[in-house]
Amino acid sequence: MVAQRGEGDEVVTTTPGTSAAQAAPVVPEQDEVVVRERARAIPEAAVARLAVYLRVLSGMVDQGVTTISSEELSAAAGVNSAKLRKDLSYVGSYGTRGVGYDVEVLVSHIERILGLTRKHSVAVVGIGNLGHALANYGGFQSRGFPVAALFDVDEDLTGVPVGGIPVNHIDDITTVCVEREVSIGVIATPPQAAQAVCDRLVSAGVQCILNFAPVVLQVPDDVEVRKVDLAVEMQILSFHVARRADEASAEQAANDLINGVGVDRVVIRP
Amino acid sequence: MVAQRGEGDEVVTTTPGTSAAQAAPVVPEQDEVVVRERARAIPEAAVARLAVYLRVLSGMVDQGVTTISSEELSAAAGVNSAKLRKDLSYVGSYGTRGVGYDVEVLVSHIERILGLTRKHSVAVVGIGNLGHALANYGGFQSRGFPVAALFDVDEDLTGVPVGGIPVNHIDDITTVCVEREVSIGVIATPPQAAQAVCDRLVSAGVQCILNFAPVVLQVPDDVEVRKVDLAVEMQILSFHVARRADEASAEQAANDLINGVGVDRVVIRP
DNA sequence: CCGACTTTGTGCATACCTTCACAAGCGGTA
DNA sequence: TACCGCTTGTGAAGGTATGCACAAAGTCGG
Ligand SMILES: NC(=O)c1ccc[n+]([C@@H]2O[C@H](COP(=O)([O-])OP(=O)(O)OC[C@H]3O[C@@H](n4cnc5c(N)ncnc54)[C@H](O)[C@@H]3O)[C@@H](O)[C@H]2O)c1
Ligand SMILES: NC(=O)c1ccc[n+]([C@@H]2O[C@H](COP(=O)([O-])OP(=O)(O)OC[C@H]3O[C@@H](n4cnc5c(N)ncnc54)[C@H](O)[C@@H]3O)[C@@H](O)[C@H]2O)c1
Repeated sequence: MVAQRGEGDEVVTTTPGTSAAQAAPVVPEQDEVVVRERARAIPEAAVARLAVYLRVLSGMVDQGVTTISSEELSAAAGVNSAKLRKDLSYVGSYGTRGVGYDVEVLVSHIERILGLTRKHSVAVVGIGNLGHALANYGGFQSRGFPVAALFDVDEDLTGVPVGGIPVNHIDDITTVCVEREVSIGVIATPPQAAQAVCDRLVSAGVQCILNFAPVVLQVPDDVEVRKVDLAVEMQILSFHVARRADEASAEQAANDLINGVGVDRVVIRP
Repeated sequence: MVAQRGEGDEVVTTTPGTSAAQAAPVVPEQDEVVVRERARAIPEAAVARLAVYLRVLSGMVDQGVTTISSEELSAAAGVNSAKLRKDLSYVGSYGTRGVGYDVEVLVSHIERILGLTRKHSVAVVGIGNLGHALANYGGFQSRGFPVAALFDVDEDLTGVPVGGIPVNHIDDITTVCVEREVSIGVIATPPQAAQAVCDRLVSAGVQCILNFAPVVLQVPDDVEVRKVDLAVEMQILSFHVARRADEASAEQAANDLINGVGVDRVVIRP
C-alpha cells in the first residue's frame, strides 16, 4: 500500500529525535521534515475516471437518486466495479457497506479532490472555426470553468463579441489574463502559431494549457499541458480497423487451411 | 518477450502431430491451429505515440530531412528515446545502427501499421457549433480521413452544404453510410441524443466512433469508441492546479513550522 | 438482539508500461 | 581489412495499473 488515507494526514511531520514512530515505507533522514500530501498519490488514470464518475453522479442527482452501489455506478461509467471502488478509495472511504454510496456526499468529495471548489477561468486563443465553437459552448460555464477571455491575432475580430465576450488582441494577453485571473489557457490557433501562443500564455502566468493544435508543445516543468488531437484519435481508430481486418483475413486463411488439412478448430491467441 | 516480430509471421500454423517445434510461450493444445497476428501485440499507448511520431516525421519530410536519430525524434515528440525505439520496434526494425532512421521509410511503415493505406471515410452527426467546425476543418481530408457525410435531425439543415458537403437527414443514416462506405462516425450531438445516434451508426455498420458528447456510450464488443471529453480534460487540469496549491501551502506550513521549531530542511516526498 | 444478506475496501496476483543499460551492428577512416 | 565511434534494438528491472476474491462492516427483517 502506498496511499496514506484518512482525513487528517495532509501534513505529517517528524520532529528530529522523535522519529521512528512512523510506519512509513521510506525512512526519513535525520533532521528532515517529511511532508506528504494525499493528492499526489492519486494516479492520473484514476483522476480522469473520477471526472467521469462525477458527471454520471451529477446526472443521478438530477434524477433524484440518493444512493448508488459501486456495481451500478461502474456500469453507468463503463468500468470494472473493483476499479471504481479503488478509485473512490483514493478520495476517501465514504461508502456504507451493504448499502452503497450517498450520491451527494460522493459528489462533494470528488469535487473537492478535483479542485472544483475553486473557480477556474478559461481563456481561448484563436477564435476561428474551433474557437467560435468553444466560446459558444455552454458546457464550460455550467461546470465551473467560465470562459473569461478570448484572444486572436486578427484585428478584424478585436472587440467583436463571441458567445457574449469581446475578443481581445493577442498582444494584450498578459494584462488581460492577469486581470481576469485566467488559470487555464486553451489553444485553438493554427499549428504554426501554437508554440508562440503557448509561450505567451506561460509568461502571462497560466500554468494549465489545453492544446487543440496538432503540435507537441515545449513548456517548463511547472506547466501542465493536455492535448486534444483529433488526427491521433482517428489514427488509433484506423489502427483498430486494420487490426480487425487482419484478424478476419487471418481467420479466413486459417479456415481455408482447415478445409484443406484435417484440423478441428482455430484459435486466435492474444 | 511477447511480441513476435519479423516480416513473414502473420500466420503461424501448427499442424497436429507436427507441433513441438515452436518456441511459443503457450503450448498449443492438441488438434488446434494457432494464429497469431502482429497487430494485436502493439500496446494501445504505443499506437497513440506512433501517430504523433508520424506527424513529426511528416513535418521532417517537408523540411527536407532524410535521416533522423531516435534521440532527435524523441525530443521532437516529447518522449523518452528508449520508449521511442521500443515503439518503433513494434513496427519493425527499419533503423540503421550508427546512423538513425530513414524518414520516408519510417513514415511508410508507420502508415502501414496504423492502417493508413486505406481510406477511412468519416461521417459527422450533429451539425451544430462543433459539427460545423469539424465539417469545415481541413485537417481530416489532408490526413486521409475524408468527411464523406453529414447528418442532423434539424430539417432546416437538410440539404444545406457545410464545408462543401450537403447535410443529410439523420433518418437516412443507414443508406448514406453504406453507400459512401463510412468507416468512422463522429458524434457531435447534444448528450441526450448521443446514445441513440450511436445505436443508429452501429446498425448502419459503422465500427469506429469518435464521441464528443459527454456521455458514456454503450456499444457491442466489436465496436471501438474513443471519446473526446473537454470537461474531463478541464477537470484533470483543475486537479493539477489544486495539487500544486496544496503542495505550495504544505511547504508554506512546513516552513512556518521550521521557523517555530528548529528544523533544517523540508522535503516533499512523492 | 440476532443472523442472513449485501456491499465496501483492499491484499494480492497479474498484466502492462516504462526506463535503464548494453551488446550488436553499421559507416567511416586509415 | 581492422578499428573506432555512434546508434539501434532489446533483455531485464522496476514501477504502475487492473481485476479477482474475500474479510470486514454495515443494513434489515424477524
Ligand atoms: N476546426 C476543427 O474542427 C479542428 C479540429 C481539430 C483540430 N483543430 C485544430 O485547432 C486549431 C484551430 O482550428 P480552426 O479550424 O479553428 O482554424 P482557423 O484557421 O479557423 O482559426 C484559427 C484562428 O487562430 C487565429 N490566429 C492565428 N495566429 C494566431 C496567433 N498567433 N495568436 C492568436 N490567434 C491566432 C486566426 O486569426 C484564426 O482566427 C488548428 O490548429 C487545428 O489544427 C481544429
Ligand atoms: N461546442 C463545443 O465547443 C463543444 C465542446 C465540447 C463538447 N461539446 C459537445 O459536443 C456536442 C455538440 O455541441 P454543440 O455545441 O455543437 O451543440 P449544438 O447544440 O450547437 O449542436 C447540436 C446539433 O445536433 C443536432 N441534433 C440534435 N439531436 C440530434 C439527433 N438525434 N440526430 C442528429 N442530430 C441531432 C442539433 O440539431 C444540432 O444541430 C454536445 O454534446 C456538446 O456537449 C461541444
